[in-house]
Amino acid sequence: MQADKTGLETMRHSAAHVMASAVQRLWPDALFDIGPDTEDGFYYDFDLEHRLTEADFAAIEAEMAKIIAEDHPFVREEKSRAEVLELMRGRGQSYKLERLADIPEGELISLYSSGDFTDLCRGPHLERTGEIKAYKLLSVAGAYFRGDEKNQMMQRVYGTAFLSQEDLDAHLRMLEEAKRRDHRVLGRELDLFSIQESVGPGLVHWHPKGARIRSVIEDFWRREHYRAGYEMLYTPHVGRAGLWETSGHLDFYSENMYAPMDIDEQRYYIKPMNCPFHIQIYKNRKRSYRELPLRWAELGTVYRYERAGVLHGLMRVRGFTQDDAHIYCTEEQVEGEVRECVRFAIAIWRAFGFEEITAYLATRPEKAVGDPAQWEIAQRSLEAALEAEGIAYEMDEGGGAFYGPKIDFKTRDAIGRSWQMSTIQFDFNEPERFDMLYVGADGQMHRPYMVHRALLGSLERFLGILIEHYAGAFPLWLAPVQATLIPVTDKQTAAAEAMAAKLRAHDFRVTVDARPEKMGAKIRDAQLQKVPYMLIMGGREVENGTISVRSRVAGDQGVMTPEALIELMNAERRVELA
RNA sequence: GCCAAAGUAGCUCAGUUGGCAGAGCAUCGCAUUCGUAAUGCGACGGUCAUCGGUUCGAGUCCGAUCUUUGGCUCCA
Repeated sequence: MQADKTGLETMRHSAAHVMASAVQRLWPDALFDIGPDTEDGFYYDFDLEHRLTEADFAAIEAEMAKIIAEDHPFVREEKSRAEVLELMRGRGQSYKLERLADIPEGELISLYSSGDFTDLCRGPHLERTGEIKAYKLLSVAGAYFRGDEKNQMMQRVYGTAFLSQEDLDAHLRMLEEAKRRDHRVLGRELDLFSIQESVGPGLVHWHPKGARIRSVIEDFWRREHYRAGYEMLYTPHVGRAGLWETSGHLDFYSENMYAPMDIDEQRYYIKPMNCPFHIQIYKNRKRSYRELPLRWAELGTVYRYERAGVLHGLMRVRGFTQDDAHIYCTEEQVEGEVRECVRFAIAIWRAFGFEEITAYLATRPEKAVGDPAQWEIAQRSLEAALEAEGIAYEMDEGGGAFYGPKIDFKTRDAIGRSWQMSTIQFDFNEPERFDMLYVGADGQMHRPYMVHRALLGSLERFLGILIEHYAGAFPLWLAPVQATLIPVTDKQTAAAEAMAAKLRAHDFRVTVDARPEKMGAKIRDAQLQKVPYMLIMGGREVENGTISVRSRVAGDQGVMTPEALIELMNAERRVELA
């Protein structure tokens, strides 16, 4: 707990104490661990005989209401280690004793009491429990003591609290909104993708409409990569064990790899990463400094074993397609290449409607491979790129991988949630392991710099984020069906089909709803499918050669000529990098 | 993997102390030819996740497994 907490953080932390206090009253055998505030609420970890479920929340909240109404003061006491030890030992609070042992000798040890509940805690707290205004318990889940799976599993209760009921209501509405946007639900309703039990967990099937969106994204991605000076690669999905021994994956990554398969008495592994293959292409012949930088990109599908409990829709899967690229360059080129990567990443994000971007720069950890001087050059180039592009960033000192420093980018979606996607990572490990070289201007052999980067992360996860960001209502350029032709009666069906053909000739994705339904029903279905344009053709339109245009967001737009409609939609679907 | 909860028609869900598996929507058929968010009638649709056990009898009780959900851990 920091001393410079905001009022909201302090209040949430106090609310955690009040919740613990309520649990103590309801289940006197409860053992307490810690109860901090979090980004949007608080939690408290308990160990108690009773299995907590959401059905217990009403009772806990009622007890909290009592404690708040009793308006106990939060009393801070500074005690000696021996006194606290005795108190917690007397109460059998074994977790508190372990936490006490964490506090360095000589540091102040403080207790906070409110009513009959006393907790080892640095504070600060509110003056009185009565100051807690608006709170709600949200979920219960298991959590390891100290986050270590070798330890005892605690029962964690999550809750949230706000300074006013209005703020709490707004937050609860946001949670509802997030639920409404859930990509797993929208994915089914809009018929975009599925994950089949018969095939296996974490393995994604793209249905025609989801595949359409993905292919639009891929086409855009390729176009922009070619424009930015990249070349495309395609590489195999499996490779011999020796490759993965050389790369180091079998040493450092094997717990994430699918089990090997034996083919013609040779052992093969399905790829968890694309880089070793790209390196093989690099090494296929001798390279000169004249051909650097090489910018090689691949939409490479990889498979990684993820523990069963972590899978989640499209966000966390076992088979996914990285928008991977590797840049091989000279030392002189490093800074410019990194800066281009940063610029490119941000431009791509903006094209998909993400504006707010923050970066995290992770530097050399204790244990690392590679020349410290090269780390220095790499880190400086990353920092310079962020400065030059004016991106807000935080330093994560020592947070880099053992093989190189990196920048991770996070962006916020339409309802303020933060997602990590792009990453730019130096690699001082693989060029060494694979003995990558190029001939310099001096005629000597040199080791190239290698940068891994992904902009969208994985297409599966990115689609999941996009679905939630747009709540399934994709902008025209991404919408799998851009317009539905709606004949008012079946007398107009032929004309609607002809109009659909005309629009398809202009590369628009259109369908005709020729069902014997009333127009209102067809409009309703198109709205629910979040189709951007509904193009209604009745007797009047067919006679006048016009179309009645209804927009998904703005409703009836009146009639226009086909040419005017094409012009309108052409302007709307255009997407260019800034 | 661990803690907890869940799994009934394509979807959302009902199913009483163990006693004939249901509804709405979707789908299909017939009728309706309709002007900016749901036309009417009818039909089809189930190994109640899977396997085993208890019982005269299991959707319901018990066990194991699979999958999902909320977290922990990890991460694109």
